[in-house]
Amino acid sequence: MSTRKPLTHTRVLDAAMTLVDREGLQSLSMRRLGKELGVEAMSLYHHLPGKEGLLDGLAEALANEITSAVDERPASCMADWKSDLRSRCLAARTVVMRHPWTPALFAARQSIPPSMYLYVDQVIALFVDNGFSYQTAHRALHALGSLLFGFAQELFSPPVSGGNLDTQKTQAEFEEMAENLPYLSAMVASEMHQSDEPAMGWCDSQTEFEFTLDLLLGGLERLRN
Amino acid sequence: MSTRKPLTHTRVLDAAMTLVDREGLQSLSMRRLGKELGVEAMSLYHHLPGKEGLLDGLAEALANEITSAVDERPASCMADWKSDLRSRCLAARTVVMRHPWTPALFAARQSIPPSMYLYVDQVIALFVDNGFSYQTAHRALHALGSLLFGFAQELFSPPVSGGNLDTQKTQAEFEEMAENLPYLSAMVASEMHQSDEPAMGWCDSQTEFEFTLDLLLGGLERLRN
DNA sequence: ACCTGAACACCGTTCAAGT
DNA sequence: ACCTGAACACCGTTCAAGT
Repeated sequence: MSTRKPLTHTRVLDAAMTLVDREGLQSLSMRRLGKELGVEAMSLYHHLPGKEGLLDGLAEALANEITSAVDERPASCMADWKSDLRSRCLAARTVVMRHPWTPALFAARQSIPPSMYLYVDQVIALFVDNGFSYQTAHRALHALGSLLFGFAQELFSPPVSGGNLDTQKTQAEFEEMAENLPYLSAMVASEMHQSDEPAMGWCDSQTEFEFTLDLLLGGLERLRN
Repeated sequence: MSTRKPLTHTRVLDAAMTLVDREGLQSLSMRRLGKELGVEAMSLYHHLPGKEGLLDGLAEALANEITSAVDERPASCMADWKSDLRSRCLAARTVVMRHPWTPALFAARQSIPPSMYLYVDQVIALFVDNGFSYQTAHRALHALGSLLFGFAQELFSPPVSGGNLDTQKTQAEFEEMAENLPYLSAMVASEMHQSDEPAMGWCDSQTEFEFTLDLLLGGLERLRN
């Protein structure tokens, strides 16, 4: 039906990206992706070295998107090392939020895509040129990397609030929980109360993220010599 | 051959745990686990509600191991809120290190096992009873959870050092890298130099972990009122 | 009550064959 | 050079059948 543009490495990866964005990482299979491109699964092997290579390509595409976002920051973000680093992390974060499958992908892969090395180098430079030791730079890199790629958005999803979608809690169960977990219940109540927009959920993960980021950056600042 | 002890929920989960510890999370399949127990895959469905339930069970088993480790700390660890919290995190960390598939599992699941709620409640109590607001407690919980379950041990695995196991770098490639990524190279060199035991790798992830942990705890301390 | 065999609809990957 | 069909060894899960 559609005129067949020939497959390419990037065309395959683009299709994989949109498929995963739409239906999640575990819907990504060679056969499914082939179908998406109007082609047999086996054709993909002419452009990618198998499933593992597909995932590597996905990680690299993500890395490229992140580095673009970092490059597109206005120069005003780079007044000093701290705001530079902060805006770098926030830029990377927006990309990760567009692709919520990022942590799962990086948990499976064990190393970072090579296209990221240049930016790692830049961040180390930022530290070292501003009075940090290489050791501190190294540790800071881990701390920030952990925050960026490991941040579990909804890990503590409401056990006491609405409950998960599938299990509607009865009033009795609700009260029993409030009794057994008084502090947790109080915390949820407190957070729900002071949020203007309760519909969007009680967890504003962007705020959480910036809180942790600033905690780390503030702590690092105190380690300069 | 072996006398058939009847299957139980916990016997199945124990077998799953040892299988995953031995061969990794992606070697865990119903059929494979059945074989491990000398039973057909379909028998497992009498004790577990399918694969998803198996993963839930695994997460719960892990949570139980963590809570035991936390409970077994000596009382001396709980002198003040900070060392109490610190030792809680370190205890949890040792369990996570025993089971390196933890981040991958939690990246797939979206919520925490219910057996953890009690300990979440305890941690919130620790914060609130020591002058923190519920809001800060909430954010701190996210920060520490992210560190514990998302910490990517070897995310920045040696691109400049030995190189990965499969791709032995030539001397020329090595030097080109050092030229393009000067800070990264210098950092690796600096870290390798000052480590007594280069065989164990240049990344001491335990030290990295404690560094980030103390950064967070130090930052939190400054937020008390 | 517990386990099984056959079956269904899926995987990733190889390989000889087509154009 | 690029794509395909058939085949192999795997998945999770259902369901009727065994004991």
